[in-house]
Amino acid sequence: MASIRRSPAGASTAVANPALLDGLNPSQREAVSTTEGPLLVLAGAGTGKTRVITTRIAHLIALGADPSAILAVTFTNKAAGEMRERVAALVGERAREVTVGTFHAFCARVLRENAAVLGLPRRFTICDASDQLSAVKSAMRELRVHETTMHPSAVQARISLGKNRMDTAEAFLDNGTGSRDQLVGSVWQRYREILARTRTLDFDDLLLETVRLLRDHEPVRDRYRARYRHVLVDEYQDTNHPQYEIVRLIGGEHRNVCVVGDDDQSIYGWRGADVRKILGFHRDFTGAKVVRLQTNYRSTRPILDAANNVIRHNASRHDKALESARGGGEPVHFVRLKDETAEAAFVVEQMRKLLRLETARPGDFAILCRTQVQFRPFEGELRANGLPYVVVGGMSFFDRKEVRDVVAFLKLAVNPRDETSLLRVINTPPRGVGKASLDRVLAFATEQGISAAEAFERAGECGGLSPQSVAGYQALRSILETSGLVDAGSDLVSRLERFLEVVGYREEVLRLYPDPVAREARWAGVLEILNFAENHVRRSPRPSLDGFLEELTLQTDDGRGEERSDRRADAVTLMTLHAAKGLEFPHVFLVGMEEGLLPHARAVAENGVDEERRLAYVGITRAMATLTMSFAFERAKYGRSARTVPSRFLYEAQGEALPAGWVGIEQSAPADEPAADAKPRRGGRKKAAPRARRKRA
DNA sequence: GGCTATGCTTTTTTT
DNA sequence: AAGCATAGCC
Repeated sequence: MASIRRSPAGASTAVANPALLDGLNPSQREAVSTTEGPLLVLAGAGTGKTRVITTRIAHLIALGADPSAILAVTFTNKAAGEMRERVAALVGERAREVTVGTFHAFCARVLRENAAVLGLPRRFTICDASDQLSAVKSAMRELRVHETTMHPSAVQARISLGKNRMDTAEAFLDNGTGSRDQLVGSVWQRYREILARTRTLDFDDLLLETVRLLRDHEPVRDRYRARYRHVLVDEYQDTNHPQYEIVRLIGGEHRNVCVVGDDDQSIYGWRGADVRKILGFHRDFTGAKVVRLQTNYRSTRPILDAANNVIRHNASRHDKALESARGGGEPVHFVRLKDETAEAAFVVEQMRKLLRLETARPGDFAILCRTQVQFRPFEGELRANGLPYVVVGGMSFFDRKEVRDVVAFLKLAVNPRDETSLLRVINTPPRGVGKASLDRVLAFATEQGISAAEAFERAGECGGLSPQSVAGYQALRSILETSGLVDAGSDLVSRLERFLEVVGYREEVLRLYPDPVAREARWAGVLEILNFAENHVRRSPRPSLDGFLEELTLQTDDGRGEERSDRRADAVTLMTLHAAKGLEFPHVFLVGMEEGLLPHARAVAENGVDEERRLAYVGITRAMATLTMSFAFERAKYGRSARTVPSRFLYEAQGEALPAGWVGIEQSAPADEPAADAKPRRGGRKKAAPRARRKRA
């Protein structure tokens, strides 16, 4: 493609569509018009990041780049959707040729295209975090590790984190210090076997296998390098090691790599994201140009003052500060309430005040919480006052039992060896497969190193199975095979409907939920899946059960199409801080500003306070016009109420020193120790908790 | 095998 | 407070 003349900031580089650069400030313009070579855009909150990325893509195309040579990866489906939309608004039809997607979706596609090269099965299932947990439990069961030894979710977290750091099970076994690492290592190995024999990849594998593909297979690598001449990465501060490798493998040669992000908004370290990637970009890509976007168009000055005040307490970061393009405004409100109920009442009362004055609509408000358990009192209060609200990042649609059931059926139809799914629905509706038989089958499967499905198939050798359980398995199998679910050809939605009919899921829902309200709600979940299927058929060029399933699995976030944004349009938004990143609201309530909650005790114990501070920073910078930070004097936890300590971030936000004698969350025991003595201790000066005692069964 | 009652634990965040 | 696992009963 034509090389592009470097020109001083501000000068338009080409004839094509100069209007693209209009209305950009000098830094934004520089970012957009730097079209070749490595580029790091440090985009503070509210500085027009998305605009810069989308304009840059449009600009590339305007200058003659082939849209299909552009790869833009994002972190969430929502961001991908938004990017696609906005690029389309700028360049029209040709936007469709640009590859836009999340890392995971992109990798899934690459792996399907190259399954053979890697020796992966043609059809593999993708398992999400909760399937992953089931598989870890299976692994532990097979190894006869009791769940009280180490919590399965803790094992799963360690395995996943290990993968994200590109560690291996063997490294854990060899270099691990202590019995926990040994345990994780061996569970990990067994877990890997389970996934292999059930032809399953977890989320982390999608990335890792892609790295392996691109690293070890030169022709494939060259193909992708040749194809994608421009690589853009959004939210680069959230990049983990495998993602970084993928970027380097595809873009490291031509070096047309543009990464955009904000180290101050790195909040996924717990999941393997590595801030050092953005801190060291200029070292990884020598000669990289760095552009800082610091003019904030979102918030008033008092809000930005609070944000800057908080974040400057973090030591290791790219130096920068937000400047307000909006200027003055209301001071930040700091409020102390009696307890979480009072806090909810206060927040809703404030909202109603503004609503009465008609200076705001419900959609202008957001309540931001550190954890989901904090939602409850707010939901109650909002409902009591008749205010419409949406919960984002709560229990996902895909976590609902009926949805998981249906998805399990589908996965099983596509991949008979998918053990997690089989175990989930083998007896749904009840078909005589009880625990005893299941235990036998699983023991046999373990012993033979085969999947549970294969063990069922070889029931004769297994022994000790009740006849009805074998019959039950076969009944399910035959329904899956004969219902026409996997037949291509006829339309997907009616195949699904027919399948649900034949398998008797409707009656099962009716049976399980005698209460008509619950019944309706559950069945609505099933209908929603059919809805999704319809959408898939409509949108996808080549609709298929496989494709639909993949979409369902990778679509674990809340992004659920137009319907939800309509609802959000005029409803109060209740969400976690993590879910809030990238959004903005005129009026923000940052609630539960207490030591232990924000900063969260457990997070601090694991990774220190910096990431919690960034979380606070993210919360503060969501606010456009008003920001209220509140905390409760006492708060119920596990049912019991206890005194709280105001968050250090409250002091920082006001530029104050911590008061004399202030005691924050104390250093607690290493997070992966069982919290045997979780009793709140008085006078938090003691350093180490007594060695956790192990529960005996 | 299936269902209910009881007792115990507790995941922070999500692709 | 609530969900989940286990035990125990039909």
